[in-house]
Amino acid sequence: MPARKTRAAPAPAGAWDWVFAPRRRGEKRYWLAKSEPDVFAFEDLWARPDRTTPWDGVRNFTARNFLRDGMRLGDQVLFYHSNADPSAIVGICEVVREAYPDHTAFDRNDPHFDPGSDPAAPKWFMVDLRAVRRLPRPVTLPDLKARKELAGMALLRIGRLSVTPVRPEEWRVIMAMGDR
DNA sequence: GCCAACGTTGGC
DNA sequence: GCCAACGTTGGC
Repeated sequence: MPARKTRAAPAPAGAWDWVFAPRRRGEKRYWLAKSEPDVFAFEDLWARPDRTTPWDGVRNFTARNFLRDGMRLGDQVLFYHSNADPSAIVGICEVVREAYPDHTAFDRNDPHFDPGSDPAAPKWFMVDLRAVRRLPRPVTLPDLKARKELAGMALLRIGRLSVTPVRPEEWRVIMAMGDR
């Protein structure tokens, strides 16, 4: 019998419904946003005026839906360095402006130009994120993988997405790891 | 509508 | 640098 590679079962349909469920009054939700530090590091965000940046260039429908339909003002966002040594959650941001059209999609000279996005019917969106604080101890990808409480984390399940949801329980575990 | 080819992401 | 995991594209 040939060795068969085991693979985590794909997330069932509706697995991320909770992300879009109605909120209790004042409920805050949690997210993770990825960036390659060579391109845009947490330190770069920290150096921006008001420590704020538009989170542009998201060109994946699932990530867009999380960003456009899920993220709300005041939500907390883990800032993750991907393709880094080590890849790690290094800081915390918050959503300071909810989704609005990503104008870089309209710009022929922008690397994220998408002729399929029309200003009259924008296809891609962005939010504004403001850096809140650096994590005292970055939480690396191996750290995350080592915690069984985090096995269901979207980052580990659908890791390519630039924006993923984080459950409150996952947020608490990660804060206990890095925010001290 | 199917599916092969191709491109991207990002861990390793 | 390699490759797994997908998403997208386009021929049919």
